[in-house]
Amino acid sequence: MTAQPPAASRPRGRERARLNRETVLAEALALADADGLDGLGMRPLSQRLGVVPMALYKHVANKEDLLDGMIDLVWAEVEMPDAERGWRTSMGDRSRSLRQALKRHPWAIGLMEARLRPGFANLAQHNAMMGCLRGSGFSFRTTVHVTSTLDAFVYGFALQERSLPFDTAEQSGDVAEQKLQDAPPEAAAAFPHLLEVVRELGAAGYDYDTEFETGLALVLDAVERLRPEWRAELPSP
Amino acid sequence: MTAQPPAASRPRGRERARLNRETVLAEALALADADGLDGLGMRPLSQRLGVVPMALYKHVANKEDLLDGMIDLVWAEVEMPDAERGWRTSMGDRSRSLRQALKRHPWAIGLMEARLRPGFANLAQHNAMMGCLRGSGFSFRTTVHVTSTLDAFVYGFALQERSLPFDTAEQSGDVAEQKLQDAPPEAAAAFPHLLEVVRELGAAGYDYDTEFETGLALVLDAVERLRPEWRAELPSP
DNA sequence: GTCAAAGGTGTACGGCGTACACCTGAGACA
DNA sequence: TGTCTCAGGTGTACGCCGTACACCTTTGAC
Repeated sequence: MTAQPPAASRPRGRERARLNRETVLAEALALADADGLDGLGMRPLSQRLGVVPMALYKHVANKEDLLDGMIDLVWAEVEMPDAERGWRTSMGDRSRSLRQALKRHPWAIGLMEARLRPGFANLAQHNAMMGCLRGSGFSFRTTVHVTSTLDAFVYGFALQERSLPFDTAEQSGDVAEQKLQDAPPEAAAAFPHLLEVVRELGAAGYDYDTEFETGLALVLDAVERLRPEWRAELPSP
Repeated sequence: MTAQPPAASRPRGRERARLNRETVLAEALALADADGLDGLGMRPLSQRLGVVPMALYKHVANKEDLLDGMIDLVWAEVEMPDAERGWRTSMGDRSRSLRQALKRHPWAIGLMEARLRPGFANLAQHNAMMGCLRGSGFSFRTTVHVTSTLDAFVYGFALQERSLPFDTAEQSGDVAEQKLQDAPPEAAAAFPHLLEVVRELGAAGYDYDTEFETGLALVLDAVERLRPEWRAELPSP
């Protein structure tokens, strides 16, 4: 066998382990997390890996393929639903898990559902979702309704969460105050209700976590309540 | 007054009306609708307007500013809620209207909420939203819950709708069949529940409109049911 | 020891957003 | 009517981007 050089096991200097798809994808994920989708370029990525840009193309077909792989890594982070634990807790936990993943990787939000070639983790995740609901007695049609509505809520929430420029309830107050000062005075007069909300949010703070739980409970409650009706395969109203 | 040349009133050849911000934004919207966000470049846009690329920068500060303006045009297409018509129909119609706008301009979905400088139509829209709910007796806190959840649903639904590669129920069948044939045979065995859904959707067809209405009714029902509770400003569960 | 295949390199091309200096023509005012 | 000003349009150029293509190097099987 070839002797391993005793020096660095980590890639550095003249010695560097051969690249493979996994390390390229992992590094790309880290880069996107750090610098956003705009910062994710073949050149910066290759530099992080200590390699020339074109070397990446030995491991990914093109940038689209790179994104496909990255998205499937994100899917792999999402907890799989499991009918054994009951559809409600299972779906709730999966939704929370999906939101957390989208929070860790905000650049992924628009892309999770948009892949032309869904990866393995993506397929596995959706398969488990269908299995959980079908296994819990939901009709085929109902299963589609529920996944559609629940996912819509989580995606949409993550989208809003990404947009607002604060992370904690305390920060939200500062941001609101700043916005109020930035806004031209005529805007305040023109949009009184908006002004009220910004004021109140600034005072009371805005907590994404409880906001998410509230909405999630709302949707799950509604599903629970409508379940027997949907079991009977009623046509939608 | 200066005599207008009798020839073309439309810009062409050597004669061309002076550009202004509105026409630039409108043409950019049309270009994005036609070719997507990727097709929206300063060079292609300028060519459509019969002008050199740099000319655009006399009317928009940069591409970000261009996008800001385009997004506000989309907001302007969204029907404003109005407390007079009752919160439920008003919110329902606004949600439908928002979905339609996002369907006309799929490129806008990730951007509507992400603007650092919200435009006038955007502010007006949200102001009307708050006004409608507050005016219908919802507490401040509840108003935030409802807008957050409802918007999340609409954005998320639009996102899913954009992703799936068919528009009509009939097409959905063909697409499903195609997907089944493309998929490697081991995938079918590994994901039985997913397979079932694709099969059933292929057979029964999938209609976005009724799917949207179902989810929307679900959320609105839940809001209606919880309204008295939320009026009392209960803390979230 | 030989050799094919896989992995990494270097160069180059067309497209992007846009900074900067320049030219032009329309409208204001004498 | 002649002049001036300055908003609007132009041309050139720079540094990014993704990636095609030809080339070299290393690896592992035989």
